[in-house]
Amino acid sequence: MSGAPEPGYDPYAFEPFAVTVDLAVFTVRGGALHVLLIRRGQEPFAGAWALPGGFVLPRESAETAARRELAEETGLPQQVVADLHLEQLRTYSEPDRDPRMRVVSVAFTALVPDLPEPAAEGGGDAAQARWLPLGQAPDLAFDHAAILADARVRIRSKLEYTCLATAFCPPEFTLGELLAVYETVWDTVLDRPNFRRKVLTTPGFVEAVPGAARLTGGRGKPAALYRAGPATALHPPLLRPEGPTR
Amino acid sequence: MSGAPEPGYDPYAFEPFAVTVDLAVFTVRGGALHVLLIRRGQEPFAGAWALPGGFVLPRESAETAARRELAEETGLPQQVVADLHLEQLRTYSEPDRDPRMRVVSVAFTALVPDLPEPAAEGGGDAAQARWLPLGQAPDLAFDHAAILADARVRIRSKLEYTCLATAFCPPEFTLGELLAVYETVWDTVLDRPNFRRKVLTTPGFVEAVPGAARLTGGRGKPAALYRAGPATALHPPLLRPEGPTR
DNA sequence: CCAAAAGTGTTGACAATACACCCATGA
DNA sequence: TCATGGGTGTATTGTCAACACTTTTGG
Repeated sequence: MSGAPEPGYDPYAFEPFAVTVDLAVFTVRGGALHVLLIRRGQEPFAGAWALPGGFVLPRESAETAARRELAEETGLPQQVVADLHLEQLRTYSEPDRDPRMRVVSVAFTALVPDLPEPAAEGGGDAAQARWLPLGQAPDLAFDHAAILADARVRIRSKLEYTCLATAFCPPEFTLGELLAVYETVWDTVLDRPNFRRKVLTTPGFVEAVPGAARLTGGRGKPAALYRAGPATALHPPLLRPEGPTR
Repeated sequence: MSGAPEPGYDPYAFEPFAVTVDLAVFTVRGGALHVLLIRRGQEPFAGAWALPGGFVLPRESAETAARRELAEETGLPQQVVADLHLEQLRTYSEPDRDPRMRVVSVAFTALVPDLPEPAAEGGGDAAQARWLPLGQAPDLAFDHAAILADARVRIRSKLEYTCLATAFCPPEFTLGELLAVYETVWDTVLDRPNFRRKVLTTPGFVEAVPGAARLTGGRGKPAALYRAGPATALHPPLLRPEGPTR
């Protein structure tokens, strides 16, 4: 931004750029990683699935726009959207990525717990918003398939060296649920006792909830409940096995 | 980008956004981390130091624009700019970050070896480009101080789990030079024998150069020469000590 | 009683540290 | 011959993976 082409640079001299945001919002559901997609109602790519997102308004930052669009386009509860931890993935700026005009898009990722019956069919703008498993994701509009692939790579590696996995869990969760998050996202199997030790000995990763224990699916010993701790980084990291996936 | 406000969205309906790039280019010089800055020749912030960068042209991607601006504004050799490994840091989009108009900026980081007598005073556009040590960096224009701080955090952690440190070194380098990169960027002291083992036993981090050995500063045993290997990730990571800095 | 899931204990392989020591060179 | 930086060896320490085993629930 430092060197304007001309001293009296005219904002309208060039073909204008539009700036948009796109969101890759993930959740873990039934042993599979899901992403929140919407069905496009208009051209281009009418009828195709796409990542939620939209134009940044003149007085918004990209992050503000991301929250607004997420609330408008998907049926996610206001509280969820407001508290959401949004992380910039990267910005996509290839000249022809949108057939209409020059569009530069700032992509974000976010992780949410498995919501009771989420997003889908929210009122208003939410023409159609659905959680779809990554395995059977349809073709996506624009370059959204590439964005989604980048986002997936990012969150897989983020689980290694941050405490972000708790974002996939409800406010109170068992270590079994947390383990399932890792196994689902990494598509691997971890040793339960070792995982448990690693999580509990990392200061600030999780903290025990004073209240009583809870039963999981019914069977088995009731598990203790934990909350996400104050830590954000994971030092040393929790490395994923590099062997065969699952 | 999915949900245009109106079906027949008019590209000129809104106040246009300008899209720029900013570059945080680092090098290691004389035991200190340096960043490449330019002196602004025009308002706003005329006379202030700033990160190199500028407007993205209508048919450019952000990365293409970054290379072009870097070549134009600094005296960096064409070959260096062409081969440079550019990495997106993040995009800065606060509404008032530029007093002139709405400017969204895509920030990049890059690492280069200590060039003989670098950038400074290159011909043409390069009004004034200089390497300045991070310790005594002046106030920067716009929000560039924040961008620079973010970039510094990023490269410090990147050294832990990638092989990027070799980008600070010339094509052929000694392990002592590589060690100095880590010690400088992390502002810490590492155990030389252990560092050596770690680097050499990580497959693809560095590879020996068949030719003979070279003397370093004059004194001491001549060191063997190495090249950067094909690996990009560092598994397991090379963790920086968390103790007191240096 | 059995299956299933939570949770504890123990062991061995391996990796990282700390540090002693030798080598080759310039002055 | 001494200071300096390159390079090797080794003991200790700590961490992690593997796996046997106990505990507590539902059916």
